[in-house]
Amino acid sequence: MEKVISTAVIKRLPRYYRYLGELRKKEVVRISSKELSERMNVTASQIRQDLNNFGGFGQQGYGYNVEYLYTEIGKILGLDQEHRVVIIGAGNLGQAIANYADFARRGFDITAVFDVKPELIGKEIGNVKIRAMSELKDYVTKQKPDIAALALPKEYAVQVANDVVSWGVSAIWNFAPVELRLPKHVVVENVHLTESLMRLSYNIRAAQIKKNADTQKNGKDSECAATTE
Amino acid sequence: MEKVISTAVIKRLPRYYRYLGELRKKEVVRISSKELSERMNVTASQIRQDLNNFGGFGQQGYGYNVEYLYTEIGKILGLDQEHRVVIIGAGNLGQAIANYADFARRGFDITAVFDVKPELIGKEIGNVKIRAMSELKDYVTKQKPDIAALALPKEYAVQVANDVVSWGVSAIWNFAPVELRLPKHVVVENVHLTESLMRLSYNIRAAQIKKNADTQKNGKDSECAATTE
DNA sequence: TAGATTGTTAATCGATTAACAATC
DNA sequence: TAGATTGTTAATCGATTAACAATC
Repeated sequence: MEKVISTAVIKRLPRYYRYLGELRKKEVVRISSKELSERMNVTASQIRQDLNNFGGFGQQGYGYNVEYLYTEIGKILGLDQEHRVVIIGAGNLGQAIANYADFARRGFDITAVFDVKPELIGKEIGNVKIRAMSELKDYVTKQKPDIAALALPKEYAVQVANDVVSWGVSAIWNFAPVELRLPKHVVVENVHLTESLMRLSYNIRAAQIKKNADTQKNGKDSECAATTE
Repeated sequence: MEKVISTAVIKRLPRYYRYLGELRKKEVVRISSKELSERMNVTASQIRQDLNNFGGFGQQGYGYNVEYLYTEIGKILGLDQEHRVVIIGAGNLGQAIANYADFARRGFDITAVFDVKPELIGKEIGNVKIRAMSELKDYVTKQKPDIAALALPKEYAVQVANDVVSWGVSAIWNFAPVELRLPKHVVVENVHLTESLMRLSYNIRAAQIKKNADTQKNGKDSECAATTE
């Protein structure tokens, strides 16, 4: 129950979950690791290994019951718990998060949104009113939200992160492009959009180089180059 | 020049780049892999291995020149190229992307934004006007943007992705929670916010379980459990 | 019972870390 | 020259894949 699961496994679980959710909607009752693997572009072996980190959810000769597996993975991911989220920063990104219905559906309740800009305060987004940053300490201390989403400029993110942690928050969803240095007990999930875009850029260039090499048609040479240099 | 680089390496490059950018701003001239590793929480060996996939950027006995290494990693990531980006979907998320100044600074130019909603069309965001979706085909065909960012509901994302690819786009930055099935030559980078939030949720629960185990103070037992089950 | 498919162990593959000779 | 630190090879570690006995 306490074995440390590798991040590689944890990254795949939400994908399994999403896909099982789709099957479930289509009222598919059972699925084998082989079928699942074909549709999801992973190996059947990997799926079975991943799941068996958490227990045996299948049945020999049958496969997996879609509904059951979906529910169980949901529990593993903690989606059977309610999570109260405060969003700090009500710019476009903060508002996008606040309005994203998918989150509410998964048990993440946006309970408050904060910003410094006077013209934003009082404005209704999602189904909460934007509050002044000056109220943040009081709110966090009293309401003890589960997650703080940081959607503010990186100049303020470090300080605000330290603050909310000192006021009792132990999970941070960080959209600011900085590395937060927080106590070990605090869980941090980063969404670094600039890094994502850079990876895309890298892959664009890599594809261009590949394409050029291919069109030059020195077939054997280019294959060679691919393996040696 | 054509060796395939593992995704693990490519994920780290933007972090190195960001960090070197900070050092550069502080006018730090040189840095060793050891110093860098301490601040970035990776091993010195890994940094050297990663960099040497692309060439020798350092000097024995000295380390790395910050400015030079920053520039070279930028080139590797393709940040010396201009990238013209169209954003499809001008909801909060699309607007957040359009307004995010960091991207422009890195050579990603938002050249157009599209949406279906009549009330949004014509509105100015970033420094472009929102256009009608009906103009998308014409625009893409003529302007040949480098990247299409999909910030629209998942119901439409698959179709729009197929469309823009058929019109010549070969790089997609996908924010919709679907797996896009596109021709091999198309580069896709996904930003799946719901999955990110689920990983956070998993880690929250894992931390809770750990905490409970710790407070129960059966020190030896819990250590045992951690390794065996 | 025979066929199918899991759970799990063993083999392989790849990524990370350690070590050290090269060299600035 | 001596000290420092890289580039690179070798060792280790972990994750993925393959194989198969268990069993529904």
